[in-house]
Amino acid sequence: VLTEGRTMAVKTRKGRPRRAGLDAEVLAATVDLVAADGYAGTTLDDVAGAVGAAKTTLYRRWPSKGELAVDALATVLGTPPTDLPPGPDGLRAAIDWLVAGVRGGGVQRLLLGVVTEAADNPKLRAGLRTRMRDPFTRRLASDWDLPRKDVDLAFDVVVGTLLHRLAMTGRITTADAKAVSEVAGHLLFGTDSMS
Amino acid sequence: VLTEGRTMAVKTRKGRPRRAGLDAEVLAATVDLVAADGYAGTTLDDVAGAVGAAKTTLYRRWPSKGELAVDALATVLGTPPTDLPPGPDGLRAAIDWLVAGVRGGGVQRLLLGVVTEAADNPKLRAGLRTRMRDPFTRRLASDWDLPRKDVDLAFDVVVGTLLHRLAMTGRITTADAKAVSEVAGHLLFGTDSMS
Amino acid sequence: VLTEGRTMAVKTRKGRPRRAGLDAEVLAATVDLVAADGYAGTTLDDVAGAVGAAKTTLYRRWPSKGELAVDALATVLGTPPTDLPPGPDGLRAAIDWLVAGVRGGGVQRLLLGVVTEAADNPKLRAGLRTRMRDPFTRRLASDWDLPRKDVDLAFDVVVGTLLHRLAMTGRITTADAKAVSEVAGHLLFGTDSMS
Amino acid sequence: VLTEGRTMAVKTRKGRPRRAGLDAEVLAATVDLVAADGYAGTTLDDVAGAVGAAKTTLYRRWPSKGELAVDALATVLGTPPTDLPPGPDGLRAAIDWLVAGVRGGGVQRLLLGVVTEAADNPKLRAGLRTRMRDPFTRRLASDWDLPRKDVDLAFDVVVGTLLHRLAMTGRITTADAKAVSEVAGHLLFGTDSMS
DNA sequence: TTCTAATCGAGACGGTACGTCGTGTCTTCTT
DNA sequence: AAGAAGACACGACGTACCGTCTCGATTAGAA
Repeated sequence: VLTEGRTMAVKTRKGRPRRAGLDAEVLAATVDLVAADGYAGTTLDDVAGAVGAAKTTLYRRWPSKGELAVDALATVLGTPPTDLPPGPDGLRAAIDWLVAGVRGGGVQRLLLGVVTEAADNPKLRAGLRTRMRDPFTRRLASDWDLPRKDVDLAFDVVVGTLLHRLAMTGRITTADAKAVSEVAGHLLFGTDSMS
Repeated sequence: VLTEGRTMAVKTRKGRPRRAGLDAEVLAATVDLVAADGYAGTTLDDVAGAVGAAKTTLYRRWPSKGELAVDALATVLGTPPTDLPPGPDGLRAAIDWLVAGVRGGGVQRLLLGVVTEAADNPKLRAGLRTRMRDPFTRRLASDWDLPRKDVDLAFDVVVGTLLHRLAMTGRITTADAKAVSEVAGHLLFGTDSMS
Repeated sequence: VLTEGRTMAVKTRKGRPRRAGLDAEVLAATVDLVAADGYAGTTLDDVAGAVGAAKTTLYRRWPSKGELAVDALATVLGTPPTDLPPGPDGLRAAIDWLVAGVRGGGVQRLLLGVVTEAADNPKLRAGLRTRMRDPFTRRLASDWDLPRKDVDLAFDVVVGTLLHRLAMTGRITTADAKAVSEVAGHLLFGTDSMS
Repeated sequence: VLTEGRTMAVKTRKGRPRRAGLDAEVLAATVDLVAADGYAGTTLDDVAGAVGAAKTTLYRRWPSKGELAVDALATVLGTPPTDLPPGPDGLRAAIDWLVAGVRGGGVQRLLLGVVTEAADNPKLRAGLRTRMRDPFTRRLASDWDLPRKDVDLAFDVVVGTLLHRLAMTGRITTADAKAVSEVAGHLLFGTDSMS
């Protein structure tokens, strides 16, 4: 399930074209509704209703609620920024982008729901890796010449810790964000380069 | 919801006594079934059937699936070891106990399920803190004179990161465990005391 | 699926007893709703709503819409009258009871729907025979000493012809009823005994 | 909806001409597929696929599944034979033609499906009368000087009874056919002219 | 030759019903 | 009082079919 493949599809396809922009509308609605009602509390009928589509239309594009959620997640966390300055500042900014992404706009509950389903579903796991973590890891590994293994770990530490804190306290505070950011910094800079 | 409080209830009550040891059986069955079928894939009917009890009996003892799961979790992760040696070795051992606990015997999927529900359920959040994290934090904070805040963070890093890795790859490897253990060590020892 | 078996069930059953009288309510609602909206136009949700039950409750008692419909039909056509006078007059009355039953109170559309499903469903066929035609045939065959084969034919002629006329003209007139009744009479009396 | 009117449409029209012979192919495929899978079990997508056409093409030619089915039915039952001998033998042959038509080549399930829809759909009812029953009735009424009302009744008895027997037993046997044929004979010959 | 228009294959779409599953509540009899 | 048993209300899931729609591509007669 590749968003690019879907939205950028060669224009010369047979049959009635898919409703333009519907994918993006659905993904946005998914993020919003899950932010408001939680992952389990969000129905595909709700999503369909929110965008004026039929449930069957959603099922034609995504094989399950989980796959849709992964896609929705990728719209928020799948594209790390490209305009990062070189050196330590850029690296810090990259980490903070991830931290802010997890905290921001109701991504938390969506992420939590997807992560839980992924544990039981290999396809979702692959989706999460490919669409969410890999882009981040690739960017950092290449731009700062870091071992991918280390960046993967930093990613999992950041996302995992923040989610767990959410589950423990109900919210992710600025202090939480700062602390996690520092832990990730240590991992990527080495033990001596953080203030 | 305290297991002790429940099972040790005033002995001299009217009526039929509660089936002895049922609590423990149920909690064990919960851990086993969730390990096998996942959290969502485990029904309360399944659990009831596994211990030869009726679903209503479970609901008399636990108000919801989530609370039962928290209780089951506490049987595995709620009691940090008491025979830890003083000094850094004991601290490392404490961390490794937690890491091993999360990895071991199918706790992973149970933990993931509970964590997800907890995000939307204050009562479960409180249960997780009280029954799982607080015992760990209290022990470490008092025995090694550490700020509770730091131990909480270490706890969340360990558990959160391992769970997230589970969601990413489907399993938690020995290498994962070692890496996470080291990160937690850094947090509690300071940047200079880990090899 | 035996109504008797269900409603007259031995009182000493375990568990919460089934809602008393619900079967009858459901069957009556089914007859009424199908009369109003047609067989295809009647949803099990509609039926459930009409009696204040949940759809799942209906599915616990009947395995499918078709089986429910057969049961509903049997409440109307499954019990030929017992107080028929002996001799030709009683036989005529029996036929007219059947004719009136098919015509009456919206049974037509229900019957038509069931008959159609039965053609593709052996279980429904058996149900129709056992619950609807057999009681009629048994009664007439024994009371008037007729070959069952002949009564079966008369039954099929009456019901089939009336339904087909319904499909042709949209309604079953009194004249239709009279004509069909006479045809059936011929079959059972022999060619010479009808005026 | 007249097949002739459609296929023989004014030859001199602009635009791309309709695919020649498609109507006949579709009707044949409809008969075959319904014979195999039943009326409800046959999708318009199935029919379209069977003849290598698009569903939209079918909907351009027939306004609904029911209308298509009526048309398909008319290809089988809409044209009583013209070479019938005069006198009772011809009449008997006409009846047997109808009986054989209903029994033959999977017409049964198609007929049953159409009849059911017709009960709720005036247009289909008119179609059935015009395209199926009227030709039969007209022929018999004129050739043997019978009241149309009587022939209509005979028609309904034959078709209705056979269909109902199908719904009761799953098949129409030779004995069924013979019995129904005799009943219809009685109706048209009078009570004394059948052996 | 170019224009115009009906038809075709293809497939997406809105809507609606189906039958299934799981949670948490309830009602009964039994211990 | 507690338990076993099972019915119950509720609500979401994912599937199937109908009939409609919107494309690009044909294929003719008309201009």
